[in-house]
Amino acid sequence: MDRNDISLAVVKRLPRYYRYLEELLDNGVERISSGDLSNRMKVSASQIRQDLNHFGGFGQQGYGYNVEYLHDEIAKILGIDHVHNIIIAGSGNLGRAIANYANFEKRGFVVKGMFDCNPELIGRECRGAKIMPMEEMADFIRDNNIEIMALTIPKTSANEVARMAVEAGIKGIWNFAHMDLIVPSDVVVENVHLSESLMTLSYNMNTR
Amino acid sequence: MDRNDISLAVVKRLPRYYRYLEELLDNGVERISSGDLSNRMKVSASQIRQDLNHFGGFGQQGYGYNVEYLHDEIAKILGIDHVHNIIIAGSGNLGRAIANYANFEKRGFVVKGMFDCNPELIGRECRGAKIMPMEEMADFIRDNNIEIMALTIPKTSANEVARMAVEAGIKGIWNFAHMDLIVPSDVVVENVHLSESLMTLSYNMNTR
DNA sequence: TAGATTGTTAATCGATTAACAATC
DNA sequence: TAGATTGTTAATCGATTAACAATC
Repeated sequence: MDRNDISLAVVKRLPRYYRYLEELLDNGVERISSGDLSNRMKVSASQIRQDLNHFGGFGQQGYGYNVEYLHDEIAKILGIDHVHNIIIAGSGNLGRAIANYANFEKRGFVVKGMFDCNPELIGRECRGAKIMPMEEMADFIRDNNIEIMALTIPKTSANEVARMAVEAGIKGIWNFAHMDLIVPSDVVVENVHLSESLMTLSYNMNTR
Repeated sequence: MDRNDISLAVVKRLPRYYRYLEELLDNGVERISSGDLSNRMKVSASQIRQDLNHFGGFGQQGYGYNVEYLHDEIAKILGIDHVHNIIIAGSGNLGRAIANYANFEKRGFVVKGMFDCNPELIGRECRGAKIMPMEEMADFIRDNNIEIMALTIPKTSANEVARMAVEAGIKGIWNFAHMDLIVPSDVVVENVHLSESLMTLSYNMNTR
């Protein structure tokens, strides 16, 4: 099966598998069966095996899965076995929260620079990344081999900044603006729509 | 159909419908057909009609949907037609970003208080909400009719704080900690796993 | 009335689960 | 070898799309 044919549902589960395997690894667990993992994760063993077999046979009959091997293979599938250079467009609380989150760096996502329109913020530092004026962003992307932009600015200018970044060569946008970005089809957008998430919470509280 | 039987897929689309209707409303659009909305949102007209009819018939043959009416009905379905009192456990950058986000208040989510373990933060204010010591949280929940807790603390103490909040009467948890919380079945948890979202972005960049 | 568009049923498509042969 | 557990096929279940009668 071609990688591009794998359903979003399967892909969305991979990071969760990765998280559980990391935890097992930290606890010194060497091997695990799909049945055992199923109990911990509250998903069916069948689904775990089915999901993994989209990408190859990582287990062994009668044994199960080697935790470290499977962990590393999923890292490769997710593309987190190598470094990704990131910039953050928008250096408000949310942008700074992302910059300060150490775990991303552990996974190979390195924040190389931050940008903002507010002159008061220019020059400050966040975990080693300097805050620069928005006008310098395009050149920075080109000069520093930046692949990913986290977009944490208000929606009014989100599409404009996205267009600028795409022109400068950005390949992926982690979008926190409350809107659907318009980008060329070869640019990947991952949305984090916090207000929609909060409304889902509200719905479920309303309904149960 | 019972509300509880409506699939997660449908529910997750409701806030996005709401967002588009709000935009139409702001632009003074009075009526819209499923076909027209379909073009804007890039989902099928059939799906829009099917989704909405889980909750009732909001349209009119030959006319379409009245934007304001549908907007308000979806607000009711989502439970955002009334105020929800929120607290934020964890007053780091992420907690403060949430507190400062004005749009949540517009939707009826009012931050009544913030909490942290760090003595340096105690007493500060964020948009009118005071930062208090974590030990005072349980009493605050009881005394101020708090329904929702945003959880923006490291995963090491996330479950402990969650347990405490649930005991004090919290009904919904907006969980930003990178773990699966253990709570009674009548407490609703909505997860925002940022690192998983970032890995999904990486996967898609790796694959396309 | 004629045209437009919904609400709803039926058909299709895809994802999950069950079952079991393969094999370590 | 016997037991365990995978990889994979087949069966089931659910979600999406298509079609069209109802009706504004």
